[in-house]
Amino acid sequence: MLSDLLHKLTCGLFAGEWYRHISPLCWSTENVLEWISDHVESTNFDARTLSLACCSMDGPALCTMTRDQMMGVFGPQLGLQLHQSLQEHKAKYEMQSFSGPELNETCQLLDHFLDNLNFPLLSTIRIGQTEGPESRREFDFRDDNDLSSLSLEPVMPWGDSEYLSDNQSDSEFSSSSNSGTFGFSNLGSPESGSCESDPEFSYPSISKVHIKTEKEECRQKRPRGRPPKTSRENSNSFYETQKKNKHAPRGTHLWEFIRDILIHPERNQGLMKWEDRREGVFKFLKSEAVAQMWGQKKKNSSMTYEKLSRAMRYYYKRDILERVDGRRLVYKFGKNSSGWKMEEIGM
DNA sequence: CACCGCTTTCCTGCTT
DNA sequence: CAAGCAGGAAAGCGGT
Repeated sequence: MLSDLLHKLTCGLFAGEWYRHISPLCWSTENVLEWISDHVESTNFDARTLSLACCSMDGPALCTMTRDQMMGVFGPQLGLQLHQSLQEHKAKYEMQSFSGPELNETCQLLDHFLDNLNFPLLSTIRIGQTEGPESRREFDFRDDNDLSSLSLEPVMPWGDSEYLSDNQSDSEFSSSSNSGTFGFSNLGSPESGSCESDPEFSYPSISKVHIKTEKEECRQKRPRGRPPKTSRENSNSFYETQKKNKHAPRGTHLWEFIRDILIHPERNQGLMKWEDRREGVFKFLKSEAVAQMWGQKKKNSSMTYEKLSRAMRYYYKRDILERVDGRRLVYKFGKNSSGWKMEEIGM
C-alpha cells in the first residue's frame, strides 16, 4: 500500500512537490507522504520496511515529533535526514511571519486548494455512488486513463467536501502535474464548459448530459439575485468549524483576498501575476481558479470569475481599483486600497 | 428589526 | 464565436 503510494509519488503522478511551498504546519497527510517519499528516494531507503500507519500524519503532527522519535520510526539515517529537512522547512516558513492573520488565511486556503487539486488520487474515489445531485461534488474523469467510470471527490483537509461547486460540473478538471508551476489548471467557464487558453492546463471533463440539464433548469427557474443559502451548504464546512473554534477573521474583502495572493508570489504561481508591481497593476492568469478559491473562502461553491469580476468592477467606484482599459483580466489597485505597495510590506 | 456595506447573481449589450 | 468587460437591477448576508 505504502510502497504503491510511494511508487506513484516517485513516478511523478504527484509531481510538483508543493509541500516545498507550504509551511510544514500546513502540510496535509499527503504532503507529509510526498515529503517522506522524496527522502526515501534520495537515501535509497527500503520503503517496504515502512508501514503506512507510521507515515499517516499531517504536518502539525509531524512537527511534534522529536529527532529521536523520527529515528525510531524511520531508522537512524532516514530519520535523521527527515528531522533535519523538517527543521529547514520550519525555519524557512518562520521567516514569513510578516503576514497577518488574513494573509495566513488566504495562504492556507491557497495551500489547501493546491494540495487538493493536485492530489486527486489521494482523494476519495467513488465508483457509481451518489447521494443526490447536490450533496456531493463529483468529477467524472474522461482522460486518457479511461477513468470515465470514476468520479472523484476532492477531500479537503478540513473535511469540507464542498470545495468545488455545483457549477463546477460545468468546468473541466485534470491532474496536470508537469507544468513547472503549481500545476494549476483552469476551470472552464460555466457557460462554455471549455478551458482558458493555456494548453498546459486542463481539467477532466464532466458529463455533458449533466451539464445541460442542470443549466437549463437554472435558466428556467432561477430568479434574479442571490438564492438563499441552504442549511446543507453551511453544514460541515471548514468555515463553520472555524466559526465554532475561533472567531472568523473580520473584514476580509475580495480585494484583500486578491492582494494577499499577489503579495505571496511563491504561493500563487500560475494564478495571478504583477504586470506593474509599483503601479499596482496585476493580471489574472487562472481566473476561474482564483474565483473558486474566493468561493471557497466565502462558502460559496458556485463562485465563478464572471461573478468575481462583477464585484471587482464595483471597486472602481470606490477607488479601490482603477480601470485598465483594453486589457483583459488586468486590474489596477486604486488609491483606496492598501497593503500591496512594496514599502508597505517591507520590500 | 431596520439599516447598511459588501457582495452575489443574473442579465443585456458591447468589445476584444 | 467565445471570452471578457461594463454596469443595471435585485437580492442575500453579516455586522451594527
